[in-house]
Amino acid sequence: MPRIGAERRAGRHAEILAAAEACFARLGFHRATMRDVIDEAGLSAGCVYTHFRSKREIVDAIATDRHVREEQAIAAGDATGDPVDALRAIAQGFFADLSTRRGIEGRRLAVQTWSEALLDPDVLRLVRAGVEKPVGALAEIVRRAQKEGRLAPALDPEALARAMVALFHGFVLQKLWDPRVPTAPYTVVLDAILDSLATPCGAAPGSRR
Amino acid sequence: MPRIGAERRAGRHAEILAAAEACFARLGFHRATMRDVIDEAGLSAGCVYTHFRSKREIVDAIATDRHVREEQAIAAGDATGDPVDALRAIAQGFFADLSTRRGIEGRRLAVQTWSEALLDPDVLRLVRAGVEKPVGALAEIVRRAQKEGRLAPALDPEALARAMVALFHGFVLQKLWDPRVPTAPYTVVLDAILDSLATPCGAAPGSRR
Amino acid sequence: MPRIGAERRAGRHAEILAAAEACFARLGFHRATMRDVIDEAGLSAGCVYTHFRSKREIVDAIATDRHVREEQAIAAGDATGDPVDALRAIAQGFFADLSTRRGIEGRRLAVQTWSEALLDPDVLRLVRAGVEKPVGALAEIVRRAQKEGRLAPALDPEALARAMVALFHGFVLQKLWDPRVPTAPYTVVLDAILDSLATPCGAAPGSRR
Amino acid sequence: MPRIGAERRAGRHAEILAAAEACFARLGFHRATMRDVIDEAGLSAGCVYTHFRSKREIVDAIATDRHVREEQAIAAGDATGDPVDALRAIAQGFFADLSTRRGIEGRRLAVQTWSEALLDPDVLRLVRAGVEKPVGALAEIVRRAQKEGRLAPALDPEALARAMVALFHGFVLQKLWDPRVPTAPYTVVLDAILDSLATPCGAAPGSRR
DNA sequence: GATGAATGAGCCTTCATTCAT
DNA sequence: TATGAATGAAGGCTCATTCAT
Repeated sequence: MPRIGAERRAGRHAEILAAAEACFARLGFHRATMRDVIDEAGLSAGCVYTHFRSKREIVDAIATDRHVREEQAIAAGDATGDPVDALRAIAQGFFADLSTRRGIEGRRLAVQTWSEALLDPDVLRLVRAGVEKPVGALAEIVRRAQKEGRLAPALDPEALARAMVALFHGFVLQKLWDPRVPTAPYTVVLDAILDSLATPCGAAPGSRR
Repeated sequence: MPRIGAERRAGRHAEILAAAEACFARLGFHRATMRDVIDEAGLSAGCVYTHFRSKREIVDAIATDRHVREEQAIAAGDATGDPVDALRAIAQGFFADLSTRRGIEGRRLAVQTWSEALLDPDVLRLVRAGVEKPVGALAEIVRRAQKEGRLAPALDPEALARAMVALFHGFVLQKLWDPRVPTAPYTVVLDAILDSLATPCGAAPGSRR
Repeated sequence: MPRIGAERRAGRHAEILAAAEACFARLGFHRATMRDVIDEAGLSAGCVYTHFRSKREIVDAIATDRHVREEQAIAAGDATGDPVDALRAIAQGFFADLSTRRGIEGRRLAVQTWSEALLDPDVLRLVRAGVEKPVGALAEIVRRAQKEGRLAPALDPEALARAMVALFHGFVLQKLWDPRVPTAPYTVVLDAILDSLATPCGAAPGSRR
Repeated sequence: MPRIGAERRAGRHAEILAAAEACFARLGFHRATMRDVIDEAGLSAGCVYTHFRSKREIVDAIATDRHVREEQAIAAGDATGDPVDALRAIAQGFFADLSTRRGIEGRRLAVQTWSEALLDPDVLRLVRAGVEKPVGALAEIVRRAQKEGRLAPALDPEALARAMVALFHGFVLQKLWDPRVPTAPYTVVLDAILDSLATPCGAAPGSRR
């Protein structure tokens, strides 16, 4: 059996994907040519085409990849303690990540994907899945919070979850458009929102932490 | 004498822009070819190129256009009454617009612009301007609300403004990815946030309106 | 009868030709566009096309023009005195003209014509005519000089004439390629040649080798 | 390993250049389209463009080529014997070449270059270099001839050299405009000139005027 | 006649993809 | 499998020319 071959094959596969990711992030899906990807990977055209049937297939592979990672990011915060704290932790984790150079730069590709989703059904499917998963997870936490009486029961859990994701997405855009936008005050606002939403409004709103 | 000429010229200009907008929204800036635009406009290549020097120039013209409209949309809500009501009105106006087919479809192009901004400095400038303006306006209202004691003075006005804009942008994305996402519960959430933020937390939060 | 119309028509004709000449000299026949010519003439496209059926026709008209002027330049030197002096006068007149800024710059177009003649039978005909005429005139003078015993009878008059014209053409090229090439020493050389050719020099001039 | 590749590459390079040369000679730089060149080479567009970045680059390559060959043609005659004989040999070699069908036809392209030089600084540089070299070589021989007392010392060596080159160029034009122009009598004239210039002629050669 | 907006064939070039070695 | 030369279908853009006003 081509045991070593399989490994090497997987290695090449990942190499190409990494190269493509770099090119796509830098130049966009459309501006980046297969030549760019091939050169970045340090391979030959033919070699790349034995791993991926087309440029399209690479784009799809990357979009899939991305959505997997996104899920993990949210899942990571899915603690089992106090649900409001969990939400806060997720939000803070998110903003902390975006404050990193790596964190924000790594989203360039995601934004490409977002707009590509409007033009390409396959990418759309991937992006949708990448949104539904976190939304579902967050909604689940909200639901738990409501059951525990930590959040107003009148709020639609999914809507709140979607609002959080929208806020994240919107902030990714702003941060990418202008890296100088500060993260800190932003976190404060989000915290305040969670606070005021969580407080039955009798307890001191600032008593968190 | 050049009166009719100038009018006709402007008319063609607008026609071409409209055609291009349609094509770009449908196919994206990159997939849409000049042929597409030309055919959509029902003109000849040469004619189009007497109005715009290049495809690029058309893209820029559209991006500029879009940012002008965006400004107007926000400015429209800039009432002079109660600041918190003003914010609520702006938000509701926004979501109401997005609930329209025209409203949401009209943003496809905007999203293209958002990701293009990451790849093209010219577009970036336009998009930035299109964000700064509304952010500034909203921040101003927030500041007024704080002065009038309607909003917690600890919140960074600009951060809150940015959060609102981020929410808007994020929701545009979600709605475009899946038109079935309902608008109503979303509005409720936003309202709740504004409510809880506005209420010094002693008055009944639900007593608005 | 459209008497005034005819005059105006001729005026326009000349204007267009002048504009075209300027453009062609500056940009070459191929690089110069009808737009260039039209703008330079300060007219409209339609107007120019009522005077000339095509760009081609303008090129031809200019080439014809040019060959007429060339003939005149040589004819001017066609004195009736001493034939060798006549040749010398013609040569000196030629070089004197080329030393002028106007003289040399005015030949740019001619050079265009020279190479265009290799690609376009119509232009070729014109250029040929523009060469045969001066060659004939010069040969005639040489013949007269030989009859008067001023020039070696063994020389082919036409060949000598062609040599002179070749020298002229070649010098136009050199001067146009590099305006710094001095004219004076060049004239001296030509003079020396005519001198030595004219002097019977004791030995028979044809007795070489 | 890249041995064969390099050879093949060079071969293609030459093939394309040859095809382009043929097209340019036949149609001129401007009339000849890349399609013409591509078809003449029997290749595909893409292939040609892996060897040359643009049409322009091909033109430049050809112009460079040409000037190299021109240098060699002159250098070939640069014997070390009697300088006047050397000059005569060079001239005769030149005319002999022009009498060949290959010789004259091969200059069509050169003439294109001559007029293109007036419109394109890059080509101008090449053409200038292609003239300066032979002029320098010829002037050197003339200088030697003067030192050996074979040529009148009053003549400017460079001017004489330029005159010879001008004569060559001018003759190329005439021969190309009309292949029937005989070469022989022309050679006779040139010989006569060199003769009479070389002969001290009893009287001092500088005693004219 | 004059105008200049409009035409559309065609040019140069790119780039995803293939295939002989 | 890996290579990279070769392919060829477009794509963006130009420009000589026409024609309704």
